[in-house]
Amino acid sequence: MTVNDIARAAGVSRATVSLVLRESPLVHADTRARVQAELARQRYVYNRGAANLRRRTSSSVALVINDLSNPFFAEFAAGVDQTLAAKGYVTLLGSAGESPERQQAVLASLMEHTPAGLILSPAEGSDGESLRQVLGHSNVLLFNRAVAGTDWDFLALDNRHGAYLATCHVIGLGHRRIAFFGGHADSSSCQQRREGFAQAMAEAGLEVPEASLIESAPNRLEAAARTAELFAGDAAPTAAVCYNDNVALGLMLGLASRGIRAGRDFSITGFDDISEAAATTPALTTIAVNPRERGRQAAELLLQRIDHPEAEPRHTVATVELRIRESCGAPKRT
Amino acid sequence: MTVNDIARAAGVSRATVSLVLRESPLVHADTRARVQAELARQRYVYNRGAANLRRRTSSSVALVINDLSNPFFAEFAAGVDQTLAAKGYVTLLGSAGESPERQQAVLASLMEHTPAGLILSPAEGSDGESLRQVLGHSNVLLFNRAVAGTDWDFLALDNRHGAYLATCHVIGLGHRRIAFFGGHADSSSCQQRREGFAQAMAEAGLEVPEASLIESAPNRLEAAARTAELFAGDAAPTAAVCYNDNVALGLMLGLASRGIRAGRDFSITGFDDISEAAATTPALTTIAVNPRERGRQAAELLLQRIDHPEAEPRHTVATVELRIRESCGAPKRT
DNA sequence: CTGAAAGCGCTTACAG
DNA sequence: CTGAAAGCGCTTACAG
Repeated sequence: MTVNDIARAAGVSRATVSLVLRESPLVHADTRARVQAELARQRYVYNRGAANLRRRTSSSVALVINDLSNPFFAEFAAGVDQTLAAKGYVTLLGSAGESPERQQAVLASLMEHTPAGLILSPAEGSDGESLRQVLGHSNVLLFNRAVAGTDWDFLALDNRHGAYLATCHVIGLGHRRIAFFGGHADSSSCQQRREGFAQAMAEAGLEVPEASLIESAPNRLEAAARTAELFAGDAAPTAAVCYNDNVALGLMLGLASRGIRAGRDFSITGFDDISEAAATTPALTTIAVNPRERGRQAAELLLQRIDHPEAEPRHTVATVELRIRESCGAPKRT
Repeated sequence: MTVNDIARAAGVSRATVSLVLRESPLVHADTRARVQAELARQRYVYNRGAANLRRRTSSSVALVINDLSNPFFAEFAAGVDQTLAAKGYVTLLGSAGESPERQQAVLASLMEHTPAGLILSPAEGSDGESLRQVLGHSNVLLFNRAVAGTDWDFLALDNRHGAYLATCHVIGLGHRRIAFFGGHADSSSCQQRREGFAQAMAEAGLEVPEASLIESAPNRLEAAARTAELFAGDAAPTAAVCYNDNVALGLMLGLASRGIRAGRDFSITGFDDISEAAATTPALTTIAVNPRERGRQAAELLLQRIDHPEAEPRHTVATVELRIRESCGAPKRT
């Protein structure tokens, strides 16, 4: 089961077996055939860990996702794994459950397996200094969320442009009083989406009163609970650009329970294009980010980084696109 | 950066550093403190691969999923990873994309990383002999699909009972002509679900005409396309127990395009309780299998196997439960 | 309680 | 073209 056994059975040295394994042209065709026959006969399985130790290489890449049960990140992970596998890397999976503390522990554990690089979708509230300490000089690609005080490669979604597109669409339908609904105002992705929103509103000469910016944790339940805030003032909005699809779906529930029909009485857009977006009634107009393709892209970027550890850090912005569905209609004439 | 560096700096031998790392009580408290200080100062990171090589142990478990972008399996993977991480194992991820050939390649690659065990959700059409060849004497747990000619541990969903529960519910509402819709008749999970369906029908004294068993690939598109087959005969069914949620969702689309209202004109049940099931209109009555909990369970079972490699193979059946929603109503009086 | 030595399974100069 | 030797970073009997 080791090169030794094969060498002995084939009547050659370990070195020769190793050369055959690594497909070196140095070994005679006859010898190679004999060794390969023996390899097959004994069902030899290569110990890549031992080889990596000796060669001081690595054939693994760590992938740390804040929440794997989120379909968006699951698709992303599938894309990452697909590209890595095609290049001969194995994916070391880590899940941080949106907790910076757990994330530190997971990263520390993964680092002990000497990954060639690491793709990290950071938990909200990640601390740059802590991350740098645990990751040292590893090849790192950040996805989705920037972390202050770090200068690793970064693959960002075009949050600003996505929200801009959604907002322009809503304005184009004739809405004038539009809210930005959901997200934590101190998260970078929320800030960027609000910027895109503000830009579109400004370009259309529309005001953004303070009350039309409503925060909510990015989940359905809290979004539904905050629906009332939309209608607290006297000039209630007729549409909302939502932080993401989950928030939009929660808002739909909140509207329904007040007898307001999404897509008819009130227009909604989301962000992400999760699979439910197409399945709800009305289907959700949203910004598609193609998480699987983003996963492939992230893996490609990291592989480039692994090949060129000294290159300048790169900031890549992934394109997003508007997906128009029924949740977003023209305002009612009153 | 290695035990050598720490030993030199702390004025002890490598052996002593190793003992400190492994928390041996043999080393004097003062020495230990000195070594630990040095460990922290140099930000030493343990090379678990080297340790595993020397100790002939493994700290990884491979997880091979036929399709990670399926939310059901993504949840499952999250559960597996959570439990494995808590026990100090790292998850090696593999995705087979429902292709037995790719699955073989992925498994062969993962085996080179000497996992302590392997959790496999086999692709449809997996061959037992091929799997045995590539997996050798590894500790293996199969999930969801049995593979003929293997005797590894197996965690099954209670397909039969789930379909039985769904069918009894539909019968209880007053339906008499009920179809079983979707799935490949030669897959074991479809066979088992059909058995549960047949049992419930038999217990209620209802017939199952050949035409009421309709096959379809387990995806939305093909299910929608096969809707017509339900209504081909003269005594069309008033309800369908579907192979899974995706099929049920596809059927809903097919019905809608014919002007038939799910939950009012026609009753539907699914299987899996994917997140869309609660979001569609009407919401889908289905069988919940709690994939995250199943993932934890799978990891526990594999860890037991790793601790007792010689124990008898175990076949575990996970409970499922009926989740009643609006897609399943009483038949219309005619 | 601490250190010198051997070895896990592999690879890679270096001789021949 | 092939083999003997050294070494990757760790651990573990075995002496002392």
